[in-house]
Amino acid sequence: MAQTPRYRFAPSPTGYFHVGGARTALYNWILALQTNGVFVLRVEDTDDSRNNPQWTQGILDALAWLGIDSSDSHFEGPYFQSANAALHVAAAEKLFEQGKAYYCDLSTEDIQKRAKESGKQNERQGYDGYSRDRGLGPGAGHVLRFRVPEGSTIVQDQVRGEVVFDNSTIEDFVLLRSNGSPVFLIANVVDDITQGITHVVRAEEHLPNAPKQQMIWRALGHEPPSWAHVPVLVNEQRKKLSKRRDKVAVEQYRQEGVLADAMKNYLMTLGWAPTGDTEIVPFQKIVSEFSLSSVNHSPAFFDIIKLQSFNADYIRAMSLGDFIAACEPWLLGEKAPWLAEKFDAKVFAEIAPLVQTRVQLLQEVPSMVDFLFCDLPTIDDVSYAKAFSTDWAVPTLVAIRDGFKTCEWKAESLKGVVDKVGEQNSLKLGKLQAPLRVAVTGRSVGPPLFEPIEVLGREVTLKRIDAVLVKKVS
RNA sequence: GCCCCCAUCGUCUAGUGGCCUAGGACACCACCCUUUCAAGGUGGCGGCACGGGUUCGAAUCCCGUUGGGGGUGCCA
Repeated sequence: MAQTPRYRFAPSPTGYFHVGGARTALYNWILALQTNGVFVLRVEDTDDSRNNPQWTQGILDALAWLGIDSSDSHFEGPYFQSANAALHVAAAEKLFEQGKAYYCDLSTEDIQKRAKESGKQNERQGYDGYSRDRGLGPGAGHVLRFRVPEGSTIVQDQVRGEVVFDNSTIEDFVLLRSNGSPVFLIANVVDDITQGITHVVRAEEHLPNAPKQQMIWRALGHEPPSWAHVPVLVNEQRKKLSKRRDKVAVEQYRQEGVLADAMKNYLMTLGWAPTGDTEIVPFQKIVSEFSLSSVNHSPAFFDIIKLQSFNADYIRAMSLGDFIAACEPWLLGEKAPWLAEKFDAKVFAEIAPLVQTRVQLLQEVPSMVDFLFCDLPTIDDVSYAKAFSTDWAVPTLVAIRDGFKTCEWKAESLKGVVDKVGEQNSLKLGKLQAPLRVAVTGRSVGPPLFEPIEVLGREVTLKRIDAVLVKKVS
């Protein structure tokens, strides 16, 4: 009987959780779902200098947002690497006892100096194996290094196939720092072994670590896992997405009103594509179709414009009720640009269908409806200048106002009033409505005009028109 | 420098030797629809990096060149 596949995602909490990490997590998650395996979450929190509990919580929240959390039986963890430090050290010491690792007292400066003096940098890279046979034991200032064997190391990668590394190009890397603490290379492997990980799926930047880690697995007496190194995500400069330079925080996209489903779907089209002629597909289809062997080998550009397009698609596909519910965080509370008591859910519900086809991000919703919940709209200067640049703007607006005073207060009738003024002045509705729109909404673009005007009511509408006419005169 | 990975429209991709005068999506442009803006519809622009092979036949296989990327820490 084949053992249950155990995948893992091992982020380090050193900053906002980023989209590249989200994609790697998604890969592992989908694979676990697909094989009825396990997704192990392990937080690699061993870098005290950069660690922060806040980041850990951010990772947990973001994963949960994407639907990856303990409410699903395939999820296991989170484990914290820092809790296993003793195991890491013990494993390293075992390697020392077996002669598979040795201590060295050279400092980083010493190593650089030796490398420079020898002139050759291709052998054992920076470190030349100086202490291999000096028989040093542990001690102050001593690091433990892995004794890289002769020969070559073949990494079987599910994305890239066979990748061969000549061991002579791999230096005797550090296992234990001079302060006795284990480094990533061994901590990661020991945790994978103790957690029974069978499949390591991670970003390509780890490919050079694979031969080293594979050697550790074997030295520790275990068969290495199945490896898969997926291409990295890059920015427009084709550089690996970086936390400091690029907009990469999953949380930030979430706050702007990107839907989790849209984010998941978009992320999965980077380096891979579902069958059929559309990339926008249900997550279930992705789960059933995804395979590592069909993942592309080259880096993919994280295109925010396309993400937004996906998001707009997902927004339009929502039921009206779901859309209204999804808008809530931007309508109520601090994010809303109006006074809480001014907001009227019923009014919003009426205009919501008109808003739904017009936003790409949920955060754009308030600006489409704010004129309904403010006393007087804030007039956008550019829109105003443009709308009132013609000599007919004021007279026609006055005529419209007069018509509004007495007409039936229904969208069709209101439109009728404006149509009539248009006929009298030989102006098309498209042009004629501009000054009215600016007066009522403050902007030159927005949802269809007459429905909101009906909702606003006669008194408020006339007040706004008058306010703009006064502004024009002054 | 050294090691490794990669190479289809601007971008994300389909394509696994004949179905390819290379398909879709985003972006862009035009037109239609239209109450501005969207949405929707129709159409357009635009690509197999280059050079050698292999083969009856290559975007697909091999080699080289060029170009990108990743790594090269007592970070993870």
